[in-house]
Amino acid sequence: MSDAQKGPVFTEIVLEVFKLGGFLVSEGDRMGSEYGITSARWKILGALSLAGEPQTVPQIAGSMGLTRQAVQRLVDAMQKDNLLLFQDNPGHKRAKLISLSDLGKTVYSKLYEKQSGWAKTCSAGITQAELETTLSVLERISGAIER
Amino acid sequence: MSDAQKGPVFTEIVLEVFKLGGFLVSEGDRMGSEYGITSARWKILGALSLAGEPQTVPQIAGSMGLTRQAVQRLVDAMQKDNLLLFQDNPGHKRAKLISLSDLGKTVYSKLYEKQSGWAKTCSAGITQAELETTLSVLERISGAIER
DNA sequence: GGCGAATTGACAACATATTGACAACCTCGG
DNA sequence: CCGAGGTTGTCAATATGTTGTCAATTCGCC
Repeated sequence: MSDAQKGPVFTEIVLEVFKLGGFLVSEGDRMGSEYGITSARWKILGALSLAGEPQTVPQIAGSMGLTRQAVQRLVDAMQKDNLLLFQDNPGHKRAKLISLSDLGKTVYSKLYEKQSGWAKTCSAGITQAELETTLSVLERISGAIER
Repeated sequence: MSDAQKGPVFTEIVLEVFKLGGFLVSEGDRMGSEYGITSARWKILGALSLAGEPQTVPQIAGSMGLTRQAVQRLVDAMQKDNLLLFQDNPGHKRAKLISLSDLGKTVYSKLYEKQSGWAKTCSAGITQAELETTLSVLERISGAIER
């Protein structure tokens, strides 16, 4: 199999990632609208939930592939909406630790249930193996770029 | 294989698509900066090149998964920068036909060469079959959302 | 031919994300 | 202990994309 054939497929994947990203943002906004949540805010809730412990803004940014400035703005707005809690960081005067408030936890778990049903619908007709290959390939491409 | 296991993998794919999308935009901006081109403008050049014939704004938007308003803004700016040509549409007084100018064609072909080498590096260690599976899965997910 | 529905361009308001710059803070080596 | 360099929060400018609205145009059906 010649490497020359991989270029065009790779280009198509890039275009499809852009397209699908747009669709997913729209879909996430739609699902979250019931709780006053946008896709971007959902990402923050998810990052905090996955981490399992309070995180700083740069930590969240790193795990999500965003800049710290982008995360900071979201986090500030979400604290005002009582979705997040800021705690003083004993080891660092400026870098506050951020965690989910009770409201944030409640909203996230309700979104998680809603998203599970949607995920099942979207992945109908796609095998587990295909999904795992896709995830692996996307991760390897991300890793190769590694900005 | 239970469907219940597909949900978590699907969620990870969604997060990875967001992350990779951000990386690809950055990388595209970086590669295009030499020619004064951003990722968004590259997408427009690519859509016109792939179509092979002049397109209207809504046609470009449909093929790229963007809204016509987003495409309109880019196209207007790119015409001012002499990357695109507007032609009167014989069949429609308002919807002008848009095509690549000579400058647009030159820039796109240079970007294509640059991107080819980059694609080869990024896809090192990934088989053709894996890439094709990934593209197929992403397309099926896009199709399932089909906003 | 004509009328209602859909398409299209234009404009506005907003959310998201980037880069750049600066000052405050922290860490670590000398 | 202290200063250089990296980290963090903040602010600003810009780019990209969304939704919503309006008027002009086109299309399809009668």
